[in-house]
Amino acid sequence: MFPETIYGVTYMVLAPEHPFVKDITSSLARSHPFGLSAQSRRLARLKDYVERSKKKTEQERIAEGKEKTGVFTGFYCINPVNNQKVPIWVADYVIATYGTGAVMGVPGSDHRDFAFARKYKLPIIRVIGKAKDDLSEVDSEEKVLEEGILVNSQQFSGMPTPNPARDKIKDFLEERGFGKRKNQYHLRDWLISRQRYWGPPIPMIYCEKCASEKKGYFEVGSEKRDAESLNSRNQDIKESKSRIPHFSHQESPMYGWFPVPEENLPVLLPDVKDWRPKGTGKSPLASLESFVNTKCPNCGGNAVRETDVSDTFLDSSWYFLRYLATDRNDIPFPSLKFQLSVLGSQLSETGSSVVGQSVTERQKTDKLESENRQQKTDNRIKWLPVNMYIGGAEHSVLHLLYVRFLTMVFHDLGLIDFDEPFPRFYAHGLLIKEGGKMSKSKGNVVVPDEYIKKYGADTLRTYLMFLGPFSQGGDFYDNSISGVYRFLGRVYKLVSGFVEKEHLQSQARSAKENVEPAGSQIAKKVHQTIKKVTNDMEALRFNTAIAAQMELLNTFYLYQKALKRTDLEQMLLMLAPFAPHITEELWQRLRFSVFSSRLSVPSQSVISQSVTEKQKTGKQKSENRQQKTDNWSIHLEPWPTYDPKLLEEEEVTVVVQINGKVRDNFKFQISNFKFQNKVEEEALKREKVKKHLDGKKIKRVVYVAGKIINFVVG
RNA sequence: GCCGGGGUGGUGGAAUGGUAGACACGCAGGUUUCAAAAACCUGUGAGCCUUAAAGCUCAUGAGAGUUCGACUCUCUCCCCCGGCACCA
Repeated sequence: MFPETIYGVTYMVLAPEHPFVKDITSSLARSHPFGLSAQSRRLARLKDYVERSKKKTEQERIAEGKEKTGVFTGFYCINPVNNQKVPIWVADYVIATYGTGAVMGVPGSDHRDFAFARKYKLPIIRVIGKAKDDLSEVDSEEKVLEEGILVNSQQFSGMPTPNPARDKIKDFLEERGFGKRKNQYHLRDWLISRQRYWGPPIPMIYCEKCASEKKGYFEVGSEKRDAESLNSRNQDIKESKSRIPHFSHQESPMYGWFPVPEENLPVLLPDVKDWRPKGTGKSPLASLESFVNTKCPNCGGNAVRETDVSDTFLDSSWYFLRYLATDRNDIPFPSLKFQLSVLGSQLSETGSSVVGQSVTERQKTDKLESENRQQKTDNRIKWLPVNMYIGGAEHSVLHLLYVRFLTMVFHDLGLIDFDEPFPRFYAHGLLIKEGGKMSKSKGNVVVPDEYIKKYGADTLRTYLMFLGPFSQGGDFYDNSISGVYRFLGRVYKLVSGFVEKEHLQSQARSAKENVEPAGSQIAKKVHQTIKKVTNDMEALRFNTAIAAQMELLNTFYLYQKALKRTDLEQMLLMLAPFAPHITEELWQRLRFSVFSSRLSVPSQSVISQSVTEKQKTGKQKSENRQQKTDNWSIHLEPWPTYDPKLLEEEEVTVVVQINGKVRDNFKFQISNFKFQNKVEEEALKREKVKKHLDGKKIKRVVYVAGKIINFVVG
């Protein structure tokens, strides 16, 4: 319970595994070795309860759900704030490894505690009321209040909770030395070892001899390590040692254990013929003697390796850092601490990919490259933290908890300068098949290969984005995939047709005269679409981004004769993220037709233009500079931009409502839409409007400029 | 139990408080074809009325509220999906 409720404590609960419980049982056993006294019966009950709890797995305990069980120990403790005697219970709803494993029970202000107190007839005190004089009895679940005004709490009575009461009471407890503020992270003990083959071996060595001499990494050579105490990592290890929980009855579990010396890292996963688990409870590596047997880093005698590998959860908790340095084997990820060595080694490398350049050019390039690299290295760190994590909702608890944990550890070690890996988490929807979550065991999975075979990868990819809002997922048994297939087919046909027509130049020009009005229609639609698609992409609204592009294509077909090359290029650029292959092909063909139809090498103009544009938009990546003539990928082009001037309409459609019901609409010159009187005049001329207003008195007119005029009549 | 996301045509889904149903699928009719597939064109929320055109009414899970106007905002309720570690 929260500290502000401390005056409402009527019992304490210990987890069955709590060390005090053992102390209590042995103390009871000592004082009552024989006999059938009440005390010894209690002892028997307590022992029985603890034994049964320990046999249950954590899962079972949780699965048993809301029904709380517990036993009284016969012992009491004193609540320091009011010197009240408080009974101590043992109950398995308290988790030993979380926090202290001991919890105060405040049945007046906690629903679970209330249920427990009711069941075992423990007293219930109201400490949070609706108002400062609310001393009503807490005799039903609904009367339990977790927030409100403190009552029955001595000098704190009358304070609102949670704050300021919580802080005031914390201060009070600290001043009196009753307790200390402490962050309690919601991370349970996390077992990272797995008895499997696939995974990174845990680089630890166990020496029987050293163990028998009670020596381990923490015991030997610590003087030496202390001498190097400037090394902050060893400092950290020393600190962590002090954090290993020591219960009075426990020996250090670490005798005989040593980490593999740094120069022998990494311990690689050995090749084996049979990697399947043996069912022995041990890792498959355990049966590989050449792997297992090694020398003790401490005494040099025979020793064995740890054969468990680490959990994939551990690896997946920092892979996003690794992505930024996949070209490097000497560092795990770009980091503040690694940065110096990164720069040094990179500058000494030479750019060997450039051929056929003059010496000066080459030198220039080299200089440019190393500058770029230097910049690239810096930027790599700047790229972090990740802007947005897109994942399933199921990631939002476990995976992200672990990632955040590791990130905070790296931050504390000074490796990175941020402690939250993903400032923004976006939960995408779940793709449903036949009304339920896909699972291999249910057999209701979508096999992409079948769809790729039938429709192609572009179609499947685009369809997945089109079938519903990204944040909500959708059901896959919809057949509209054929609509996307048709759409891409129509894109292909249109661009191919255009390219072919361009070959017959005369034909391409002949259509020119009647094309002007259609041309402006097209331009308007193109720019409206760019605007919409850009916004939609930013907001991850892929389904409507595609719908807008379908509309654009429909417009293109409508005014087919007036189409220009740039119209098609803009369309392909927008479509490229969805259908990367088909757009790439069509892009190349559009560019190729420039060459063949104009019979010159020029592209130069085209390309240099696109380079300037890139620089203008600032989107060009320095590493792309080389891609002059040999790389025309659409995927290296900048995203299209729209011209706001081209978005403007000459006319607006004004909707006429009468009492909020749509009755008519008419076009109005955009130059006049600001003048309500003109719009009103025009509206009142309309036959339909007259009819509906006939004989009624206009009480009010609401005009939303350029959109709606609403007559309120009596 | 707690947390999160939803509920709109026959279907998937669109709609900064301003013409509900964009864009697709499906279906119906047509063009093309020896025929079919493919492609293309037209229509398509429900109901009423009409020869037709037009028109009217009802519709966004249910019910209230705010507003000139509500799929959208507020409240109450129902249902569906997903997640969950009794975290004190």
